[in-house]
Amino acid sequence: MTEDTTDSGDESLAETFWAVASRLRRQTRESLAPWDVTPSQSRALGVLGRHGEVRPGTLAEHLHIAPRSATEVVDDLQARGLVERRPDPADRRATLVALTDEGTRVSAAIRAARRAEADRFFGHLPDSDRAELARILRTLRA
Amino acid sequence: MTEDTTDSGDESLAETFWAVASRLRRQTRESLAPWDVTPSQSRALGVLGRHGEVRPGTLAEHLHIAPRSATEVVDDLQARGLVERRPDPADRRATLVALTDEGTRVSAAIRAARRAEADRFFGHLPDSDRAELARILRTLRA
DNA sequence: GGGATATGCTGAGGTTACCTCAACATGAGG
DNA sequence: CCTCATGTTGAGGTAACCTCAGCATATCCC
Repeated sequence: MTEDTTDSGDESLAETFWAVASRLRRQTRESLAPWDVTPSQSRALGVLGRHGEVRPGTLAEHLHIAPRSATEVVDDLQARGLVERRPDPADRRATLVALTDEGTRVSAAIRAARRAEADRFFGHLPDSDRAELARILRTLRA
Repeated sequence: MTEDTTDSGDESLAETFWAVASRLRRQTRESLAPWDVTPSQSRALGVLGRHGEVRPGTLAEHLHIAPRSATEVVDDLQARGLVERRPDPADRRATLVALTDEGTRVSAAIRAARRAEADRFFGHLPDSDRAELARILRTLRA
């Protein structure tokens, strides 16, 4: 058995890219473990931390998911006591989702952990490489 | 609404990385559409194209999934007539999975499409950037 | 050579993170 | 006030994984 780490032959760039992605995803997942939230929950917490109370539909837009799916994420976070739903005073069809105190704490802690973890991941790179990478990725993001 | 494309604030590198990943994933998915195979099926076809007939367990290793999950992928490909199962003459517990003629054609076509699509994605970059990106990603892959 | 143990595959059933479709309440325009 | 749009959610579905248990065969050791 030739023990080829990634089963890539040499499709190089894309292959390498995905290998890095999977390493980063794994590390991110690990760094989330202490709070027992899933990646998608943590993304939602991030949005709530940045935007304050939002409607489920708005949350969905930020997360690039369907409104129905946002309902689900909110359900889970609510079950964990990290968010609460309040009626939107401006529109009685709507609901506002807001962080609880606990949710605020967790959201902040996760944000910090995430940043530390990104530093650990990309921090091995010399500054110049980090800058180059950022620049190149930005052009690909278009 | 400030229409912030990726909902990144400035967690920059990781955020940008994932934005690129999601663009690449979408494009890959699209490029697979003509053959009506899912990404995981296409990965399996890739392994089979490169390695010839393999046992489900071996396939699982290459795909980094559990053996049981490989069974599933093989089931699907077999239902589409792209692979067939034959008994392994060397071990009567085992099964060998091999591409059918149709499977071979599809596998090759997908390989070509995949390459073309990667070129289209990364091809906009100047050669030097592509090289830099490859180099940096390789160090992160470790 | 026969019993214990390991290996290879797959049925059954579970999970996560999504999705669509339709129902229901409320809002807004003519 | 009637029609149409909007916001949320129940019901139910999907893809791609997973574990656990069962069965057949292989291997090892006495």
